[in-house]
Amino acid sequence: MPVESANTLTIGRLAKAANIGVETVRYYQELKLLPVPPRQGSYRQYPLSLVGRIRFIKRAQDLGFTLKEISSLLELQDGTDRKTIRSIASDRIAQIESKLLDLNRMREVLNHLVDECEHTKSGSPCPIIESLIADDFMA
Amino acid sequence: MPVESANTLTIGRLAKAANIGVETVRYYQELKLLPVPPRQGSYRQYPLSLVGRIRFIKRAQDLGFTLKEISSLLELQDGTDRKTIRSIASDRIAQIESKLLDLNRMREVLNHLVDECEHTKSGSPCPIIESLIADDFMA
DNA sequence: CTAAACTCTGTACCCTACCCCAGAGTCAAG
DNA sequence: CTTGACTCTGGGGTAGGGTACAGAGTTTAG
Repeated sequence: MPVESANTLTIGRLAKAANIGVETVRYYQELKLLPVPPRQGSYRQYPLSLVGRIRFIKRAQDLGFTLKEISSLLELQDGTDRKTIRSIASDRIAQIESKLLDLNRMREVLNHLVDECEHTKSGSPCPIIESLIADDFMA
Repeated sequence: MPVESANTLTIGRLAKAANIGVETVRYYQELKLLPVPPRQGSYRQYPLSLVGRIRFIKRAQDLGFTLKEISSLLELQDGTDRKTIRSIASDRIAQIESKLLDLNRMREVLNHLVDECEHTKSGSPCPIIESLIADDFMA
């Protein structure tokens, strides 16, 4: 008689609590981002702590990490080898910094173009379009 | 007798000139990013101007526009509707800025964690891992 | 007790931005 | 005039991140 205990959830409730679909939970299990918990009766019982784990995954995703990258962070859960853990974390930091540079560059270029577009005559072609056509743009 | 005229190219030469694959040219045609020029004989003849158009696409991609967004930009190529063009560019800037904020936050969190990991006892669990497990991490 | 709502497994499909292949026809250099 | 490089159409596959559905079994609320 598999009853949902105080600190476990069925897959549907877990999904709802974490604001994702049931299928997504299963997909994450395939990718080993989430454990496949044991059954209590015929249905599996998911520990409440997985809600937090899913939120982490979602936040990391929002920040541009791929599921594969997230998986490498999650794999360190045994947590003993601090040096390795730090080195992976440092890699992520470096990655983030490089992305920050890219995005800043993009933003500057676009800001400049919008600005120019606003301050030049409207009879002439828009500088945003012009710059995309020009051969030497962002060379 | 389909001969390549002074200002047209075969698809292969166009692709080469624009530094993309023949298949990519065809893909862009499907997406209406490039026209399907008429045949002269049995092969299609691509105007030289398409080289510039492809470069436009590639540069816009570098700025993080999707092909769909680029297609909407190309529709504005006459460049007269500056307001629409600016609004597309501004949307992109806003997108970029929100991503910049997120990434900065993530970087700070990770930096902090690496720092803590270095300065706490190595018998205890690594704070980086701890934080991944915690429900309130990066809340 | 029954019917709705859920779970299980497995497969199949969506999008994006491509890449690769086959087979048939065509073109151009040597 | 042959042969190798190209073009055409049409199909398939890739990775990444999912969503949808089918059919069978299970649970739970009324």
